[in-house]
Amino acid sequence: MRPTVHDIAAKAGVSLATVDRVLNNRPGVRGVTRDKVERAIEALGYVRDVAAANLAKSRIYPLVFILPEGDNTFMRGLAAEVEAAKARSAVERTAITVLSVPAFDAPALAQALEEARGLDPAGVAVVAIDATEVVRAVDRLREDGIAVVTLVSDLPGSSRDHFAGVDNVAAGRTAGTLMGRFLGGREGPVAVVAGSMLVRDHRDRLEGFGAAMAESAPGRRLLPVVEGQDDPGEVDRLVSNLLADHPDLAGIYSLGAGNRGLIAALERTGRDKTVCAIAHELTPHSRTALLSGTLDALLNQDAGHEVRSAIRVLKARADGLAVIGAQERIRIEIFLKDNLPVDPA
Amino acid sequence: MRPTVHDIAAKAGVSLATVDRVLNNRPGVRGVTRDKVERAIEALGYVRDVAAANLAKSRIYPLVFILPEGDNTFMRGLAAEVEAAKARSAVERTAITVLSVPAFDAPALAQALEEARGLDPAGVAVVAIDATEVVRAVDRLREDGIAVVTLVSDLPGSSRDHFAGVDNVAAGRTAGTLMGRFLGGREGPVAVVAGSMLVRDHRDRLEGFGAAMAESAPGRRLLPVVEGQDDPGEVDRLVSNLLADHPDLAGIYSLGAGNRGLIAALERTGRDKTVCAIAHELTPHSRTALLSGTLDALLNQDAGHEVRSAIRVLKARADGLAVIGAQERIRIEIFLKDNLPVDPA
DNA sequence: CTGTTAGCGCATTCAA
DNA sequence: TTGAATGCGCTAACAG
Repeated sequence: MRPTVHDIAAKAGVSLATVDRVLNNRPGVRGVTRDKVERAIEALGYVRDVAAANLAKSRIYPLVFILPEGDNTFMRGLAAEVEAAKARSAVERTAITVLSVPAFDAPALAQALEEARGLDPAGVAVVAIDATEVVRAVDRLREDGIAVVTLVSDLPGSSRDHFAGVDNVAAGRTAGTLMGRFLGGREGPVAVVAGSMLVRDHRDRLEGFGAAMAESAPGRRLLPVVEGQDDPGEVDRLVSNLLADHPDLAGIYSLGAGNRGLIAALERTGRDKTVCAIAHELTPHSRTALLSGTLDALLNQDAGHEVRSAIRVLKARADGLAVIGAQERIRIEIFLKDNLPVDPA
Repeated sequence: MRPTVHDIAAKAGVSLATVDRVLNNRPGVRGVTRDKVERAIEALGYVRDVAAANLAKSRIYPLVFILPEGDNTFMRGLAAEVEAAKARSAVERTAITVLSVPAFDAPALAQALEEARGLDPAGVAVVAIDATEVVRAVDRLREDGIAVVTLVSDLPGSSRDHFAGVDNVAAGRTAGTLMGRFLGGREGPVAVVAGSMLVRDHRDRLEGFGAAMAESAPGRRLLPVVEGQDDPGEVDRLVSNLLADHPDLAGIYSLGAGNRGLIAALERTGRDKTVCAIAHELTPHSRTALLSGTLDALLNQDAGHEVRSAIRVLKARADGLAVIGAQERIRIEIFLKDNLPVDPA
């Protein structure tokens, strides 16, 4: 059996309460006593039973998630994952509040962060927009001792505790290398469709894509990036224009959301088999398009993993505990038609 | 607060012990009483606090892992993950025993399964070999009420509870599609190096690869598969011969382990940049080779995830609980030089 | 068949 | 500054 607080108390010749004080370094223990206890802890190789501790504390963690509104499937999937986490609240001892804000609207986001602060939660997870007012709002939360994790899109200039998302420069590079190799010697320019250059993840992906294309396909012409606001209708319109303007278009990299529009435009114009299309996020639509060949590859971040990771990190930070970095690293997944997970995700 | 056993007892007008009997459907409760309690459970929406239950039970799960010996890095990594799980034993309430057996040796494996049975564990995780004597040994464990999970390589004909590994037909298909697209119009045959056709995972990968190549690159010549026993030295020898015999070799798919040999042969002969090489499993060697360009793509299964999943399933099965399918699904990861995880894995 | 009671490992009053 | 006692939600002897 592993040692318990009783063993420590016995070995150190003190009471349970004193052991507890040392363990949770609470005040009111003499230096010598503390030393005695710490030696006993060391000698016995004690590790606290977190489950029992939580049981005794019956602690719950009030958490706030701030998510963008909008019509795109990825964000809806993310929201669904937060709902799923809410359903696990009893088990995970969390109490989750969700705040919705208009997409790509920095003032609204800053205001939502203030609202979250008013709720006095243990932690806040937020899909960030890269703006100074948002940075300030996040920093204020931190000053109040509230843990903050950015979700999907990061906010590097802020004092956020952690980023639960993928390395988007690397994601863009991956897309670039795939595009370069899939096109091979084929002629023609490549287009890039983004959601908005306001969010960090889109800027990072663009940067990575450009760099990798330059390496794996030097001389290939990249068209100026267009921004579709992650809105399917807008993306459809933009892609249709691109296809009309460039009859020799060889490839499209869609680095944001709203892929329903991309897919619709490609299929409507009959260019779905000739243009190499690489997009982000596995949704029912993109899955179908990958299977039919309209999309050639899909990069994905596991929204469920991101939400679960954000919760783990927030809880740990709220308790002042360290997190295991490796477990919280979100992978960039690559899907071809052959390695799609079987469940409709 | 969520309802507890006390609430149920009060509502149903019975004692704690009776509630517990119903909850864990133990015998010795009259039908009417049982009904009363069940109605109360239903009405209150009770969900058991697993942590508290485990604390009260102070149950531990004796588990046995049976792993193949051998010089390849993947299996050593798997063993390391099992060791890591062992280090978490106190927290996860497990007691893990590891049994090593010679690789690709069915009789030895069957014997190890018998040995495991003698240890009377709650569950056994085994890297399977597809042979009737192994099937029989697994079935015997199951008859004794011991949970069995196959790890990495499956045993479809047996009564194992679960397979903790990837869909290897899909993995092979993925490799085939990548190979076809990376080669494009380039001439020349493609070689396949396996470990042994005795294990299911290698047979499955070969099948998938052949099918996908036929689709994405019809007419491309596939050389007869060679078997390197997952041994770096043997693989080196075989690949060197292939390279010598086929000056026009366009690609190599290494579907087993022992990639150090593959990499060495390619680099020694200076064919590393001209031959498109796709292999399995991320190791320090394969990572370096991917970054240098000797390997063009890497398929991977997360050994850590597989081990953790096997343990979760084994524990759940030992308790007669259901598992959440989605969480236990092991993904086929694709790595290019651009999306490698940063930690040396 | 049912109920009482005493823990599991830890945190937290309240006294001393 | 320290200790004794009680309870978190659940299980398991042991009585009745």
